[in-house]
Amino acid sequence: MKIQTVIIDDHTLFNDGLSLILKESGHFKVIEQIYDSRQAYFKCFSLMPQLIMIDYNMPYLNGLEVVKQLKTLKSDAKIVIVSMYAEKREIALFEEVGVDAYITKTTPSNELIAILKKVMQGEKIFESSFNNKPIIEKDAFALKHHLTKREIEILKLIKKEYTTEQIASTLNLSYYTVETHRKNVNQKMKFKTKKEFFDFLNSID
Amino acid sequence: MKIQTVIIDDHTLFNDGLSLILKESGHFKVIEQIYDSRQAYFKCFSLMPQLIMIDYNMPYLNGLEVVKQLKTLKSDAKIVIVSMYAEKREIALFEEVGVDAYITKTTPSNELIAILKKVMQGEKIFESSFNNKPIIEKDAFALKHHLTKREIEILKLIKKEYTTEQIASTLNLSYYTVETHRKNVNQKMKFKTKKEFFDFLNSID
DNA sequence: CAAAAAATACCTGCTAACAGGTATTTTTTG
DNA sequence: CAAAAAATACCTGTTAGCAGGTATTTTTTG
Repeated sequence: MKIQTVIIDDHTLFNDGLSLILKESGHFKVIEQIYDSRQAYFKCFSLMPQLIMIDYNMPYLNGLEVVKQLKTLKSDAKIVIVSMYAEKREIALFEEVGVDAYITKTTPSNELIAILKKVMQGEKIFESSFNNKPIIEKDAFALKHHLTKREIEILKLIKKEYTTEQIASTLNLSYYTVETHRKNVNQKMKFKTKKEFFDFLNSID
Repeated sequence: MKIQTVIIDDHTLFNDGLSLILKESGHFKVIEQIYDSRQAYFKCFSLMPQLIMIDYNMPYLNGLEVVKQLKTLKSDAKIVIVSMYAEKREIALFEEVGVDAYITKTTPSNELIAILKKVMQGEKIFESSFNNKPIIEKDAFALKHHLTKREIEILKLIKKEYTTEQIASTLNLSYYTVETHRKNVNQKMKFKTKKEFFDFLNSID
């Protein structure tokens, strides 16, 4: 009667710890711990679990890519994303691809179990009343993992009201290079308005 | 031995009230209460007070203009601005023209006396540890006294990320008209950076 | 080491914003 | 009512930002 669960997380310690938490609750049986995202698809294909818990930040394939693969399985397994961060845009992305819940790694274990139970009953859980970390517009720290060092360096100068030209001369770069970095950031972040951009700038350092 | 003081404020009640406060303290003698800013210059010219307290918001001449006039007097009178608001940019303007202190009308009277005593000893007081109202980047309400209704209306739309073109069609105005309003706002506010402008936008409604 | 990621650089074209003007009409107000 | 303030409108020229590309070099990393 226990829920057949698979955990996909490259952080071995966390994966193991989560496994124990689920086991101890008495409601879940972890039938497989996957540490390499590239193995997720075929292992789930053969095991056909009822619940799949996926870390967001992983090498090779990130959580989103794994989800997209798993969604082709045509199983009715519930999928729960476990992320370090609660970043609104990110959550929206996962909602779009049909994930059942999105929780942060700061969630207490007893709450986690409660959430998972609800998920197994068909509930979708994205909004945080349960999450320690409030869901925010932009999690600057989270984004440091999406943006490169150079990009952040340039953003900090933009925050200081430097023009592209001034940034270029400050960092001894070509004007074009700085523009490219700015462009790349905009593509990654998909800022819809200048306000979003400025709010984001304010959130970094 | 009492400090010869002049109060310049069109709000009669406040002017009188302030006068009493100063009198009651025992350290100040209010030798003249001026209710019309246009009389400030010549009255101070003849009376040569040691301390001049000036309201910021007045008809005919605002506090800044009065100060500029008085500064040509070549007296060493201390000048204290009493304002309804604590708006950083405004304070900076007064600092520039050599005012000795800038306080808000929410300052308790005992604190006011303490401040005035310090001022008479040569201290300059602009930062608020004493002010109830914290000094803020932009006091939207304060600025509504500088900006017109139309200008504020347009600013609110700018805040909503409307382009000049969109504002024009929303308000049934010419593109040029909206640009003129924007230009006038910029001239009045003298925003040095976009950040300043956005911070200001955030402070309105 | 080989592939991926990051950083570098250049080019074109478009557009919103802005600063500099001028100028008329409408509304407010002393 | 007359003057001041506010609102309207038009014109020109500049520029920063940005979106669309392409492409090479350097660094990181599995």
